[in-house]
Amino acid sequence: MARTDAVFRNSFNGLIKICNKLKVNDKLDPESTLATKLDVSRTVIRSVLQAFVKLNIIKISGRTKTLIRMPNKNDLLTIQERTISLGQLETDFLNWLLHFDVPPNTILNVTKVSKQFSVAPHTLQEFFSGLSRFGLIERRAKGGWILRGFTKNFAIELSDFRVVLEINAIRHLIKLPENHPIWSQLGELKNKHNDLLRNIDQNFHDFSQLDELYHITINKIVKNRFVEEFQKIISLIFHYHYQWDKTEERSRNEAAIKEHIKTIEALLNKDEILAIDCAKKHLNTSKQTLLSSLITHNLG
Amino acid sequence: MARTDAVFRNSFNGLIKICNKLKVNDKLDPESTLATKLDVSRTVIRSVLQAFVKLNIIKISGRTKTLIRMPNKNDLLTIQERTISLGQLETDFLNWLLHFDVPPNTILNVTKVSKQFSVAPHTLQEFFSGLSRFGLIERRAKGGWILRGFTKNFAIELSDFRVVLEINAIRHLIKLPENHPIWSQLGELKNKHNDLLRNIDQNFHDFSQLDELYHITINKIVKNRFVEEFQKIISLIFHYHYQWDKTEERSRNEAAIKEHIKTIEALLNKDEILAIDCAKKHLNTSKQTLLSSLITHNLG
DNA sequence: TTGAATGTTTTTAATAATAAAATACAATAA
DNA sequence: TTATTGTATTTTATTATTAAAAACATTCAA
Repeated sequence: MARTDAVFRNSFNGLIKICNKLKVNDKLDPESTLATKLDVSRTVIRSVLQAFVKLNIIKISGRTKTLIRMPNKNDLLTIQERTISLGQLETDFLNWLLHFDVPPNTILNVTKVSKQFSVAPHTLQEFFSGLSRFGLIERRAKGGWILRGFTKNFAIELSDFRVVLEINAIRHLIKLPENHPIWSQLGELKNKHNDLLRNIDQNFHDFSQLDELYHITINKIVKNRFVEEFQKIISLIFHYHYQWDKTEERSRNEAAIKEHIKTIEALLNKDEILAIDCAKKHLNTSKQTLLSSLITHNLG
Repeated sequence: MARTDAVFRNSFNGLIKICNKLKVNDKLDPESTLATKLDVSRTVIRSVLQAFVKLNIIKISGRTKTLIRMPNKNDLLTIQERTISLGQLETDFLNWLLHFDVPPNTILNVTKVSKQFSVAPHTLQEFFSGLSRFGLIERRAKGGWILRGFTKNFAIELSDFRVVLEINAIRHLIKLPENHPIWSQLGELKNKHNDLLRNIDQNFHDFSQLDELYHITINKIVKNRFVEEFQKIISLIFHYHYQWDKTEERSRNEAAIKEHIKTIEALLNKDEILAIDCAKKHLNTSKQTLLSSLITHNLG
């Protein structure tokens, strides 16, 4: 079999659902209507209808399709759920890279990796091609792919780029009018930081999540597809490392919270110079954490 | 045939070249050495050697491979040159999009487009997947790809992003030490601008090239893989449009040259505020030109 | 004996072939 | 006419296949 008949099976079960809303002797909609309803081509609908005729669920004469018996559970076709979304693949793959300390210059075997993540080889190829735009992996001359990141240079360049994007976001943010929702959001964010700071001894683990929220709040101000694409990757990598590097976690997080609060206060006071200064300081701390965690894991 | 035997054919001709450096009765290098020399696997070398035996070019006995006749031109295998590089594909494809005013939301037919650019369908798929990271094209739910850009929003977001990157480059540039080559390069660049300005009536067409040089000179200061990836796309699109939009070209170019000169002078004086101001003004002009040329071509 | 070289087998990736689905076009009946 | 169905064509997703790479085993010469 060349293509899977997943679309057929889904449509088959979909038509059963539609029939279940009817009574025996009711007439079915025309092919094109059914096709639109199930968001597939008429070709598929026609195959499904033929299958229904064979199962004596419907009777076709001319242009009238009559339901002659209610379909039941036994009529349903089984569907193997093994297609994960491209977004999920991205998360899973990056998590795998980071979690298992896959070293740089590892040759990635498309066949094996595609099995591991239960996707078709060509889906993975497509995905790899996308990632290669970020310099994380590269095509090899003799075929296949090679993992380039996370090297020290990758981390440095990623951090630097992050600074560029986030400082830009801050410049935009500070110019927003008084009635923009961002200001109340920042107030709330500040409260959350203070709350965590009060219970830092018990809850210092929660900082990872708060850090992500902090950066998202600031960066979402810039509505730009290019920026957003990068933020996805940046956020994933930094967020993962925060969870990962456990050395001096408590004191590290406490310091970071204070940096956040300073930045938020500067933003609320619309002090651009100070806000940028504070943000840069925090981003630099973050960069050092990322670098040191790479060294701890013998990467880079 | 599943895979092409292009590697075999290239290695075959490669080995002929190697043999031509020998004399009759000379011995050939071991398989593994030949494999390294031609940068292919031993498997290929072995097939080529077998082919050479059949053609009575060499004689193999045990581990000695003796040249028994000089190979000639007739022995060479023909190689069909129709593989273009991935970089070339990128340039060709974007040029096609821009040159033929391919409208947004066009459904791209992988089979047809791959023939048009004479690449394998899966190569194109891979390439499309990469481009989709920039939001230029998208995967369709029912299969295939759809062209999203160049819409007005795409152009606006691209321009805005360009500003972020270039202003960042300027901030870095201005901090460079006196002995850095950039300062003499900027001096030269300024002279080129003045030269063109003196002969603007005759040579205003040459500005397109000068504009590209100007932006490259500034942006190359930032050594960052993410920035560089974007600059490739940005440069292609803006540069193309400059060549394209012929309305008021002379006066438009003259104004742009003056903006360039002002920026360069500010940079040479290390006046950061002024340089950023001038650069922003120029980038905004550039953005407006891009937008108006989109409207002229009924895109967006 | 040892290690470089060759022989053999297994694995992997690129492409052609193929079946499913989408689309386009033609015919028909209400 | 126009909505609907029938038929043909195009296109995509996946499988099967072949070339090439890589791994492993063996042999031979120093």
